[in-house]
Amino acid sequence: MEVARLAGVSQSAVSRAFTPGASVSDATQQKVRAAAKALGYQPNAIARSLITQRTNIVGLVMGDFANPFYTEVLAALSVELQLRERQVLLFAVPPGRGVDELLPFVLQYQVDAIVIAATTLSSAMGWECHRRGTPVILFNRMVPDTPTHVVTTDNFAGGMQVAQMLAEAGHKRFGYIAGHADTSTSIDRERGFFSGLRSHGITTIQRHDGRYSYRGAFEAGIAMLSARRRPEAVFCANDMMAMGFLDAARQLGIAVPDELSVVGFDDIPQAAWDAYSLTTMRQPIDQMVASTVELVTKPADGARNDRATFTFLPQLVARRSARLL
Amino acid sequence: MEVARLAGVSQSAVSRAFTPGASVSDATQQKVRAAAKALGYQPNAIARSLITQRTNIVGLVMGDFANPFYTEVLAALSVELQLRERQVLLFAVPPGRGVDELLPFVLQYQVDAIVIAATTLSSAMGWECHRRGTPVILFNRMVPDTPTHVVTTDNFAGGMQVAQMLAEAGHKRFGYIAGHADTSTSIDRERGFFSGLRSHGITTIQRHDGRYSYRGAFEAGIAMLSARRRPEAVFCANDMMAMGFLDAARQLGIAVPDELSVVGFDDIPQAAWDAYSLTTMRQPIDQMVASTVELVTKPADGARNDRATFTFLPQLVARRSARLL
DNA sequence: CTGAAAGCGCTTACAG
DNA sequence: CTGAAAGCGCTTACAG
Repeated sequence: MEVARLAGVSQSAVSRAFTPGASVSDATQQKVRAAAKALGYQPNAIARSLITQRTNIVGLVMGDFANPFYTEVLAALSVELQLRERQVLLFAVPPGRGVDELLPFVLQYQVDAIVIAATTLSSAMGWECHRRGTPVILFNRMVPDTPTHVVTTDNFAGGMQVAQMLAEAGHKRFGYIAGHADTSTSIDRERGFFSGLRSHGITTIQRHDGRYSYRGAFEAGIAMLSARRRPEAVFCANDMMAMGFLDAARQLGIAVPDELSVVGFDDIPQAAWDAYSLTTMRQPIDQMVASTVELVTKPADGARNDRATFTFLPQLVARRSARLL
Repeated sequence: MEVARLAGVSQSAVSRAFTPGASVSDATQQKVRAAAKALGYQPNAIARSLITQRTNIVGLVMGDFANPFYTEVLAALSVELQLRERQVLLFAVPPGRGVDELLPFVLQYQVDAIVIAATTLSSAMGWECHRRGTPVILFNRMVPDTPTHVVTTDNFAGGMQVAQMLAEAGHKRFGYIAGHADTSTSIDRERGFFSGLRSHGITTIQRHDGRYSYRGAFEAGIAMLSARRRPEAVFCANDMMAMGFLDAARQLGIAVPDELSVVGFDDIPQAAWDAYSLTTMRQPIDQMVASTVELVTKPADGARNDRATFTFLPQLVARRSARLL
């Protein structure tokens, strides 16, 4: 091409000059660099990937951009991947559509791996990716019987810990605000919470659906807290909902944490805001992202070890929204 | 390739079968589709783009993922672009690093266009993109003397409108919480605000830097509101900061809006939350995104009309944080 | 260390 | 409508 001619070398030479560790003499290296600079030349990553069979692109599928937890994951993942010379091809699941409709597009772009966060995929699609040799990493999701990697927080353990702390602090009446019924996060947190309470002899728990949204939880809160025997300790399946719930309590003039304890999950930045000062279970984003990056960047092993699972324990962040021991 | 052999046709035929509007007989079409399905074949978009010289990828560079306004833009832009069969290659500017270091990577991937949001680029880099024929769209940014498209809100007009409303409502002492000094958004909003106040004969305005963050504005709020003659109407350069400022007022026991009016900018979802009920200037995200999409998807015109500017007027969203007429 | 040649998986004139 | 051939911009054995 152009650069080769200007530098007076072969095309192979310029290729080698841009390949770290390739065998080129210093002289050639210099000539090529000079010519490249003069022409403003940069290797074409697309053409390169065609021959190397690696695009260095990872497909990232996201469903919920409204939850700061996931946008934080998105930011951290992008930065870490770039640091390792991987690019992120982003796919936003349109409202009302499924991930499965999107996957064919991401596969067309020959991504080296797919990370799915804030949404889930079907088992069939998981197998399709497996057949094509494209690793899939599920972030905070589980799809049974599907050959994917999983990076997740131990949601069950988190819910259980919340139950124990709240019960040990002497609360008597409990409530739970659920997220979407079809997400493993909400289901597992609920199971853990209920199970923890059960071990303290508590089996009656008020429960409302908050749809993983501020507004849904606000409405659930008004309903739950206006009832005759309202709960005095409530666990919300994520922070966004805990904030909606706290605002409902505020509107009803219920003092937090004196008359009501509220605990969330995630520890999004807003949880630390003064208006809420939310006690919550922190998901270790940095570690989760690091594991995801590791899974994405590790060379495809002949061993076909395609079901690695990384599970992290959430950590209590005690602020002022709950009365604990 | 595989599919061609199985279908018993030429490679050209399978290419045509996957090209809308190409001249193929129904019979061939059928055969190819069948073979493709049997083999799980999907055209390789990377190989295709090498020959067509269009990747259908747009590079999206984002700096600030902590501001919900920009993640909303990100989500909307991704969805709209996908609907038009464009993919988004996402670049997050690492903290402390500049956009310029990132651009070479995005150019290597031969993106059809670059959208820059929540951060800015140097004029030199703008010219480099121009030289390579890659259109650049600045979202809510301005870089003087650079050949880029611009999609922006009229920040000056917005600031001015806030000033007028606040002055007409009878407020006497004013404050401004600035964002980053090197962003055109903060500068223009400030200029508009000050200019609007000046036309009402007000020239003394208290001013603090909130660094476009909740915490920065919270601290600025404590300082500004603890002073002897504290302002009674404060304009914050964005909503995140207005929330920090409101929490500062709350902590100091200052009644809003009776003793203090606060106005933000953006209308992020959290502005509607009960704890804040923030009066703010709404940026018309949908229209801004639509214009961006138009710029990205319109065919490169021979006219080289490469400095289109779309400017939108922000719109008042009156809630309960400010006393207005 | 270096170059000529083949090939990655497509599309697109060009003939037929 | 259809196929053979060339070519997009690279990398990588293979000889030298």
